[in-house]
Amino acid sequence: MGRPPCCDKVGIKKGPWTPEEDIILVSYIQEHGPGNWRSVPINTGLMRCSKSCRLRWTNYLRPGIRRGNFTPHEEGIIVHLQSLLGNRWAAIASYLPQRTDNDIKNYWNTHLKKKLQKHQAIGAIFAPPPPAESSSSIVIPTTTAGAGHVDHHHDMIANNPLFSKDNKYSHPAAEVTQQLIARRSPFADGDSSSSSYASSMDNISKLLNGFMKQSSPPQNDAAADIKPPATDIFNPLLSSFNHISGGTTTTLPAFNDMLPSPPPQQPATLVGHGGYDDEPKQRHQQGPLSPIEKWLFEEAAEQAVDLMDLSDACCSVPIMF
DNA sequence: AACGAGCACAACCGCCAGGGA
DNA sequence: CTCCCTGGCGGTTGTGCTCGT
Repeated sequence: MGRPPCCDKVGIKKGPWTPEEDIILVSYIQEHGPGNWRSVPINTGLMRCSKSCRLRWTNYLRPGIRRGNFTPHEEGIIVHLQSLLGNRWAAIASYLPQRTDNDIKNYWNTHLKKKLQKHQAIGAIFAPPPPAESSSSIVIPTTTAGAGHVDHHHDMIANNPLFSKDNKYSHPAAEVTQQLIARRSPFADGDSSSSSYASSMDNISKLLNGFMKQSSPPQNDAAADIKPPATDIFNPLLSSFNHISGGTTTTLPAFNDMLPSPPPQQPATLVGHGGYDDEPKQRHQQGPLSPIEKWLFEEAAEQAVDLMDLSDACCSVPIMF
Protein backbone atom coordinates (compact mmCIF):
# COMPACT_ATOMS: atom_id res chain seq x y z
CA MET A 1 0.00 0.00 0.00
CA GLY A 2 2.96 2.20 0.57
CA ARG A 3 1.42 3.94 3.49
CA PRO A 4 3.40 6.72 5.05
CA PRO A 5 5.05 6.35 8.42
CA CYS A 6 2.87 6.73 11.45
CA CYS A 7 4.25 10.17 12.03
CA ASP A 8 6.44 12.76 10.53
CA LYS A 9 9.94 11.72 11.39
CA VAL A 10 11.19 15.29 11.32
CA GLY A 11 11.52 16.58 14.84
CA ILE A 12 10.50 13.33 16.39
CA LYS A 13 12.48 12.43 19.43
CA LYS A 14 13.75 8.91 19.74
CA GLY A 15 15.43 6.92 22.40
CA PRO A 16 14.70 6.38 26.04
CA TRP A 17 11.82 8.19 27.66
CA THR A 18 12.49 10.70 30.37
CA PRO A 19 10.52 10.98 33.60
CA GLU A 20 9.11 14.25 32.40
CA GLU A 21 7.82 12.67 29.24
CA ASP A 22 6.32 9.85 31.21
CA ILE A 23 4.50 12.25 33.44
CA ILE A 24 3.16 14.17 30.52
CA LEU A 25 1.99 11.03 28.82
CA VAL A 26 0.45 9.52 31.90
CA SER A 27 -1.28 12.70 32.88
CA TYR A 28 -2.76 12.99 29.45
CA ILE A 29 -3.97 9.42 29.45
CA GLN A 30 -5.20 9.89 32.95
CA GLU A 31 -7.34 12.67 31.69
CA HIS A 32 -8.42 11.39 28.33
CA GLY A 33 -7.89 7.70 28.52
CA PRO A 34 -5.76 5.66 26.15
CA GLY A 35 -6.63 5.55 22.52
CA ASN A 36 -6.57 8.09 19.76
CA TRP A 37 -2.84 7.89 20.00
CA ARG A 38 -2.32 10.13 17.06
CA SER A 39 -3.65 13.02 19.04
CA VAL A 40 -1.47 12.33 22.04
CA PRO A 41 1.75 13.92 20.80
CA ILE A 42 -0.25 16.74 19.27
CA ASN A 43 -2.13 17.60 22.41
CA THR A 44 0.69 16.96 24.84
CA GLY A 45 3.48 18.53 22.90
CA LEU A 46 5.52 15.40 23.26
CA MET A 47 8.04 15.11 20.50
CA ARG A 48 7.23 11.47 20.15
CA CYS A 49 5.39 9.61 17.49
CA SER A 50 1.99 8.24 18.36
CA LYS A 51 3.21 4.71 18.14
CA SER A 52 5.98 5.42 20.56
CA CYS A 53 3.49 6.90 22.99
CA ARG A 54 1.27 3.88 22.74
CA LEU A 55 4.17 1.51 23.26
CA ARG A 56 5.45 3.43 26.20
CA TRP A 57 2.07 3.30 27.82
CA THR A 58 1.35 -0.27 26.94
CA ASN A 59 4.68 -1.69 27.93
CA TYR A 60 5.72 0.40 30.89
CA LEU A 61 3.33 2.96 32.18
CA ARG A 62 -0.05 1.38 32.28
CA PRO A 63 -1.22 -0.08 35.54
CA GLY A 64 -1.02 -3.77 36.04
CA ILE A 65 2.46 -4.38 34.76
CA ARG A 66 4.79 -6.45 36.76
CA ARG A 67 8.45 -6.02 36.12
CA GLY A 68 11.47 -7.87 37.31
CA ASN A 69 12.49 -11.45 37.21
CA PHE A 70 10.25 -14.05 35.78
CA THR A 71 9.40 -16.80 38.16
CA PRO A 72 9.92 -20.44 37.23
CA HIS A 73 6.18 -20.72 37.06
CA GLU A 74 5.96 -17.94 34.58
CA GLU A 75 8.77 -19.49 32.61
CA GLY A 76 6.84 -22.68 32.45
CA ILE A 77 3.75 -20.95 31.23
CA ILE A 78 5.66 -19.09 28.58
CA VAL A 79 7.45 -22.17 27.36
CA HIS A 80 4.30 -24.13 27.30
CA LEU A 81 2.26 -21.52 25.53
CA GLN A 82 5.02 -20.80 23.09
CA SER A 83 5.08 -24.44 22.21
CA LEU A 84 1.36 -24.29 21.65
CA LEU A 85 0.98 -20.95 20.00
CA GLY A 86 4.33 -20.16 18.52
CA ASN A 87 5.61 -16.64 18.69
CA ARG A 88 2.23 -15.12 19.31
CA TRP A 89 3.46 -13.03 22.14
CA ALA A 90 0.34 -11.03 22.52
CA ALA A 91 -1.68 -14.18 22.93
CA ILE A 92 0.82 -15.56 25.38
CA ALA A 93 0.84 -12.31 27.28
CA SER A 94 -2.89 -12.52 27.64
CA TYR A 95 -2.32 -15.48 29.91
CA LEU A 96 0.15 -13.51 31.97
CA PRO A 97 -1.79 -10.32 32.51
CA GLN A 98 0.97 -8.72 34.49
CA ARG A 99 3.50 -9.17 31.73
CA THR A 100 3.65 -7.40 28.44
CA ASP A 101 4.14 -9.12 25.17
CA ASN A 102 7.33 -7.18 24.73
CA ASP A 103 8.62 -8.40 28.04
CA ILE A 104 7.73 -11.96 27.27
CA LYS A 105 9.23 -11.73 23.85
CA ASN A 106 12.44 -10.33 25.22
CA TYR A 107 12.58 -12.90 27.94
CA TRP A 108 12.02 -15.65 25.49
CA ASN A 109 14.67 -14.41 23.12
CA THR A 110 17.27 -13.75 25.76
CA HIS A 111 16.62 -16.47 28.29
CA LEU A 112 14.22 -19.21 27.49
CA LYS A 113 15.25 -19.93 23.96
CA LYS A 114 18.83 -20.41 24.97
CA LYS A 115 17.79 -22.35 28.00
CA LEU A 116 15.73 -24.71 25.96
CA GLN A 117 18.39 -25.09 23.35
CA LYS A 118 20.89 -25.89 26.00
CA HIS A 119 18.67 -28.44 27.63
CA GLN A 120 17.73 -29.91 24.32
CA ALA A 121 21.35 -30.30 23.45
CA ILE A 122 21.90 -32.12 26.68
CA GLY A 123 18.79 -34.14 26.16
CA ALA A 124 19.90 -35.11 22.70
CA ILE A 125 22.90 -36.77 24.22
CA PHE A 126 21.19 -38.69 26.94
CA ALA A 127 17.81 -39.34 25.45
CA PRO A 128 16.27 -40.03 22.06
CA PRO A 129 14.94 -37.00 20.29
CA PRO A 130 11.28 -36.15 20.63
CA PRO A 131 9.15 -37.52 17.84
CA ALA A 132 7.23 -34.39 17.01
CA GLU A 133 8.41 -32.10 14.26
CA SER A 134 9.14 -28.59 15.24
CA SER A 135 9.01 -25.23 13.59
CA SER A 136 11.02 -23.69 16.36
CA SER A 137 13.65 -24.69 18.80
CA ILE A 138 11.28 -26.70 20.91
CA VAL A 139 8.67 -29.32 20.37
CA ILE A 140 5.53 -27.80 19.00
CA PRO A 141 2.48 -30.00 18.65
CA THR A 142 1.00 -27.60 16.17
CA THR A 143 -1.02 -30.21 14.43
CA THR A 144 -2.49 -31.67 17.53
CA ALA A 145 -4.25 -28.74 19.06
CA GLY A 146 -7.77 -29.68 19.83
CA ALA A 147 -9.00 -33.23 19.98
CA GLY A 148 -6.50 -35.65 21.39
CA HIS A 149 -4.20 -32.88 22.26
CA VAL A 150 -3.93 -33.52 25.92
CA ASP A 151 -1.87 -36.66 25.53
CA HIS A 152 0.62 -34.84 23.40
CA HIS A 153 0.65 -32.13 25.92
CA HIS A 154 1.58 -34.45 28.70
CA ASP A 155 4.25 -36.03 26.59
CA MET A 156 5.58 -32.68 25.72
CA ILE A 157 5.69 -31.61 29.31
CA ALA A 158 7.36 -34.80 30.32
CA ASN A 159 10.00 -34.30 27.69
CA ASN A 160 10.43 -30.65 28.34
CA PRO A 161 13.62 -29.97 30.24
CA LEU A 162 12.23 -26.86 31.77
CA PHE A 163 9.47 -28.77 33.42
CA SER A 164 11.51 -31.67 34.55
CA LYS A 165 14.37 -29.61 35.79
CA ASP A 166 12.60 -28.07 38.69
CA ASN A 167 10.27 -30.09 40.80
CA LYS A 168 8.56 -26.96 41.89
CA TYR A 169 6.89 -26.80 38.57
CA SER A 170 4.14 -29.29 38.50
CA HIS A 171 1.86 -28.67 35.58
CA PRO A 172 1.56 -25.87 33.08
CA ALA A 173 -2.18 -25.78 33.06
CA ALA A 174 -2.10 -25.66 36.80
CA GLU A 175 0.18 -22.74 36.56
CA VAL A 176 -2.21 -20.97 34.30
CA THR A 177 -4.82 -21.44 36.92
CA GLN A 178 -2.45 -20.26 39.53
CA GLN A 179 -1.90 -17.15 37.55
CA LEU A 180 -5.60 -16.65 37.41
CA ILE A 181 -5.88 -17.17 41.10
CA ALA A 182 -2.95 -14.95 41.78
CA ARG A 183 -4.28 -11.96 39.93
CA ARG A 184 -2.79 -9.32 42.07
CA SER A 185 -0.78 -6.20 42.14
CA PRO A 186 2.14 -6.13 39.77
CA PHE A 187 4.25 -4.71 42.52
CA ALA A 188 3.56 -7.49 44.88
CA ASP A 189 6.99 -9.01 44.71
CA GLY A 190 8.84 -5.77 44.83
CA ASP A 191 11.44 -7.43 42.71
CA SER A 192 12.10 -4.64 40.35
CA SER A 193 15.67 -5.51 39.73
CA SER A 194 16.74 -3.00 37.19
CA SER A 195 18.23 0.26 38.23
CA SER A 196 17.54 2.12 35.04
CA TYR A 197 14.80 4.62 34.95
CA ALA A 198 12.87 3.07 32.18
CA SER A 199 12.47 -0.16 34.02
CA SER A 200 11.86 1.26 37.41
CA MET A 201 8.20 1.28 38.15
CA ASP A 202 9.03 2.56 41.57
CA ASN A 203 10.38 5.69 40.02
CA ILE A 204 7.40 6.11 37.85
CA SER A 205 5.08 5.39 40.67
CA LYS A 206 6.74 7.96 42.85
CA LEU A 207 6.49 10.49 40.11
CA LEU A 208 2.92 9.70 39.48
CA ASN A 209 2.06 9.51 43.09
CA GLY A 210 3.10 13.06 43.61
CA PHE A 211 1.94 14.28 40.31
CA MET A 212 -1.50 12.83 40.23
CA LYS A 213 -2.43 14.23 43.57
CA GLN A 214 -2.09 17.60 41.95
CA SER A 215 -4.01 16.67 38.87
CA SER A 216 -7.25 18.38 38.17
CA PRO A 217 -10.41 16.32 38.01
CA PRO A 218 -11.39 15.04 34.60
CA GLN A 219 -12.90 17.51 32.25
CA ASN A 220 -13.98 15.08 29.68
CA ASP A 221 -17.24 13.40 30.48
CA ALA A 222 -16.55 10.42 28.34
CA ALA A 223 -13.20 9.96 29.94
CA ALA A 224 -14.72 10.42 33.32
CA ASP A 225 -17.08 7.59 32.63
CA ILE A 226 -14.31 5.10 32.28
CA LYS A 227 -11.55 6.57 34.30
CA PRO A 228 -11.07 5.43 37.84
CA PRO A 229 -9.67 7.84 40.38
CA ALA A 230 -6.09 8.76 39.85
CA THR A 231 -4.95 7.36 43.11
CA ASP A 232 -6.48 4.04 42.31
CA ILE A 233 -4.48 3.79 39.17
CA PHE A 234 -1.13 5.18 39.94
CA ASN A 235 -0.46 5.02 43.57
CA PRO A 236 1.67 1.94 43.29
CA LEU A 237 -1.17 0.06 43.79
CA LEU A 238 -0.28 1.35 46.80
CA SER A 239 -2.69 -0.21 49.07
CA SER A 240 -4.36 -2.38 46.56
CA PHE A 241 -2.16 -5.31 47.23
CA ASN A 242 -2.18 -5.19 50.96
CA HIS A 243 -5.21 -7.27 51.36
CA ILE A 244 -3.73 -9.92 49.09
CA SER A 245 -0.54 -10.21 50.97
CA GLY A 246 -2.54 -10.15 54.11
CA GLY A 247 -4.49 -13.14 52.92
CA THR A 248 -7.89 -11.59 53.31
CA THR A 249 -10.80 -12.11 51.03
CA THR A 250 -11.68 -8.49 50.65
CA THR A 251 -13.01 -7.55 47.27
CA LEU A 252 -10.21 -6.09 45.26
CA PRO A 253 -10.38 -2.36 44.82
CA ALA A 254 -10.44 -0.45 41.62
CA PHE A 255 -6.98 -1.34 40.56
CA ASN A 256 -7.46 -5.03 40.64
CA ASP A 257 -10.56 -4.64 38.59
CA MET A 258 -8.47 -2.93 36.03
CA LEU A 259 -6.24 -5.91 35.63
CA PRO A 260 -7.14 -7.75 32.49
CA SER A 261 -8.69 -11.09 32.90
CA PRO A 262 -7.48 -14.03 30.89
CA PRO A 263 -9.13 -14.61 27.55
CA PRO A 264 -11.53 -17.45 28.25
CA GLN A 265 -13.64 -15.40 30.56
CA GLN A 266 -13.60 -12.27 28.52
CA PRO A 267 -15.89 -11.11 25.77
CA ALA A 268 -14.32 -9.49 22.77
CA THR A 269 -15.37 -6.08 23.90
CA LEU A 270 -14.07 -6.34 27.38
CA VAL A 271 -12.41 -3.49 29.06
CA GLY A 272 -8.71 -3.94 28.98
CA HIS A 273 -5.81 -2.76 31.05
CA GLY A 274 -6.37 0.11 33.31
CA GLY A 275 -10.06 -0.08 32.89
CA TYR A 276 -9.78 1.26 29.41
CA ASP A 277 -10.76 -0.53 26.31
CA ASP A 278 -7.27 -0.44 24.95
CA GLU A 279 -6.93 -3.97 23.72
CA PRO A 280 -9.91 -4.75 21.58
CA LYS A 281 -7.87 -6.13 18.78
CA GLN A 282 -5.79 -8.31 20.98
CA ARG A 283 -8.87 -9.79 22.49
CA HIS A 284 -10.36 -10.23 19.12
CA GLN A 285 -7.42 -12.28 18.07
CA GLN A 286 -7.98 -14.69 20.86
CA GLY A 287 -10.82 -16.25 19.00
CA PRO A 288 -8.86 -18.95 17.19
CA LEU A 289 -7.33 -19.99 20.46
CA SER A 290 -10.52 -21.11 22.02
CA PRO A 291 -9.82 -24.85 21.77
CA ILE A 292 -6.50 -24.33 23.43
CA GLU A 293 -8.03 -22.10 25.99
CA LYS A 294 -10.71 -24.61 26.66
CA TRP A 295 -8.20 -27.34 27.09
CA LEU A 296 -5.97 -25.23 29.29
CA PHE A 297 -8.74 -24.39 31.62
CA GLU A 298 -10.26 -27.80 31.66
CA GLU A 299 -6.95 -29.10 32.78
CA ALA A 300 -6.54 -26.22 35.09
CA ALA A 301 -9.76 -27.12 36.77
CA GLU A 302 -8.47 -30.62 37.29
CA GLN A 303 -5.50 -29.18 39.06
CA ALA A 304 -7.53 -26.92 41.25
CA VAL A 305 -7.13 -29.06 44.32
CA ASP A 306 -3.38 -29.12 44.00
CA LEU A 307 -3.37 -25.44 43.48
CA MET A 308 -5.03 -24.86 46.75
CA ASP A 309 -1.90 -26.19 48.33
CA LEU A 310 0.43 -24.36 46.02
CA SER A 311 -1.14 -20.98 46.14
CA ASP A 312 -1.87 -20.63 49.78
CA ALA A 313 -1.45 -16.90 49.70
CA CYS A 314 -3.80 -16.42 46.85
CA CYS A 315 -6.45 -19.04 47.26
CA SER A 316 -8.92 -16.65 48.72
CA VAL A 317 -9.35 -14.91 45.41
CA PRO A 318 -12.15 -16.57 43.51
CA ILE A 319 -11.49 -18.08 40.13
CA MET A 320 -13.82 -16.64 37.56
CA PHE A 321 -14.60 -19.09 34.85
C1' DA B 1 42.55 -0.54 35.72
C1' DA B 2 41.34 -1.00 31.01
C1' DC B 3 39.30 -3.22 27.39
C1' DG B 4 36.32 -6.24 24.84
C1' DA B 5 32.59 -9.61 24.57
C1' DG B 6 28.32 -10.88 25.78
C1' DC B 7 23.94 -9.95 27.84
C1' DA B 8 19.55 -7.68 28.90
C1' DC B 9 16.06 -4.88 27.67
C1' DA B 10 13.91 -0.64 25.96
C1' DA B 11 12.61 1.12 21.82
C1' DC B 12 11.99 1.21 16.86
C1' DC B 13 10.47 -0.52 12.33
C1' DG B 14 7.63 -2.58 9.00
C1' DC B 15 3.69 -5.12 8.03
C1' DC B 16 -1.03 -6.27 8.68
C1' DA B 17 -5.98 -6.10 9.91
C1' DG B 18 -10.08 -3.67 11.30
C1' DG B 19 -13.01 -0.01 11.04
C1' DG B 20 -14.75 4.31 9.55
C1' DA B 21 -15.51 7.78 5.96
C1' DC C 1 -17.22 -1.12 -2.32
C1' DT C 2 -12.97 1.17 -1.88
C1' DC C 3 -9.65 3.80 0.31
C1' DC C 4 -7.26 5.39 4.08
C1' DC C 5 -6.27 5.93 8.93
C1' DT C 6 -5.24 3.94 13.19
C1' DG C 7 -3.80 0.62 16.28
C1' DG C 8 -1.67 -3.88 17.13
C1' DC C 9 1.80 -7.34 16.52
C1' DG C 10 6.21 -9.59 15.84
C1' DG C 11 10.92 -9.02 14.47
C1' DT C 12 14.88 -6.43 14.93
C1' DT C 13 18.05 -2.97 16.50
C1' DG C 14 20.46 0.15 19.67
C1' DT C 15 22.34 1.10 23.95
C1' DG C 16 23.78 0.58 28.52
C1' DC C 17 25.45 -2.70 31.84
C1' DT C 18 28.03 -6.69 33.55
C1' DC C 19 31.50 -9.89 33.54
C1' DG C 20 35.69 -12.00 32.17
C1' DT C 21 40.37 -11.47 30.59
